[in-house]
Amino acid sequence: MAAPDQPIFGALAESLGFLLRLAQLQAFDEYFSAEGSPEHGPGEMSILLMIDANPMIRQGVLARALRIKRAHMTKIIQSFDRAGLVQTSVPADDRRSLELTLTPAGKDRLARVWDRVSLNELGRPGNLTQRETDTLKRLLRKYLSIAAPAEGADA
Amino acid sequence: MAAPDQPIFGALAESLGFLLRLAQLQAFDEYFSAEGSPEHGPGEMSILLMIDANPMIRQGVLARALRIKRAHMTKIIQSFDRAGLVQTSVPADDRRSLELTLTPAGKDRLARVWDRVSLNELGRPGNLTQRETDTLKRLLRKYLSIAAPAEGADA
DNA sequence: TATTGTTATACTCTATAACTATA
DNA sequence: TATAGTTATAGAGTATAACAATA
Repeated sequence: MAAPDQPIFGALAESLGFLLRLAQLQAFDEYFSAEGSPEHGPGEMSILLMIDANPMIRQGVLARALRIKRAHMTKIIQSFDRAGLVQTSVPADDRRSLELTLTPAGKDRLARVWDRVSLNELGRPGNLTQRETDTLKRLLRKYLSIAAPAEGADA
Repeated sequence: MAAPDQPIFGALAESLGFLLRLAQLQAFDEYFSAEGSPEHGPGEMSILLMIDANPMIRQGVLARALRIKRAHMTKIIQSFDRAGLVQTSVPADDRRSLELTLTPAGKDRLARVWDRVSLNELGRPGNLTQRETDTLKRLLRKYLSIAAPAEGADA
């Protein structure tokens, strides 16, 4: 049983968790392939996208939705705030909370980075046909209990 | 446009990369939910599983297959070696390389941890039916260019 | 009492480059 | 020259606990 250069994946190939792990790594390899070092990593990108889609979102809601720990979220939001990308406000009905909204500069930054990223990604969904890609996304949304995007929504 | 507790995912819901990212986070949440702190994280688990399925696998082949950087792989393998979980050997045909094989202790460790993990995972594939789960895994394997496991293979 | 955000700490993982020994 | 593994370093991400303000 000499080791081939293409190893056998064995139990990994039947494990949803590990398939998702490997697929995610491959996706982000392809994602940021062209660019050297992108301005924002996947975590920060997802935060900007969520604030854009949900103005005045509360920091805790955001953290739960993206499965980012509150302590980590604080540091990221503070850096966004220092960079002038987000505007924060304290809601009157709960003065412990923080509401987050993108500034015009934040929207610009997002548009610029996301445009580059989404073009990369949409260009090549691995080895899948368009139909398979759609099915894959649909099943992932169902797995995550995430609603399908609106008709005609931008990717 | 007040922020609801269930935010809108917007562009994220159409991005394969971000769906994979969120799904992976959810999968490992469910994975290691019952246990407090598992003995091995996802990265280390995947390495043990791959060595188990590919005795005498070379360290570099392993690193490429799992998309783990060589420098990081070195540290993990060294810790496995110190813990007596893997046995290393230098192949005659290329004395730069390292061949890795699980020791009996390594196999025991893997069996014990994996059994707990795979039971957790197989118990609940999110909100998907069995058929949807199978389709999802099949599409992920195709996306990754990974061969389907052998018939009747253990999960 | 519980929750929101914060601070601090530690650990894992990643990214990079330089080094060695082999090829 | 190129490759396999190593070493060292820095940074990103994560996990945890304790704390202040507020509910």
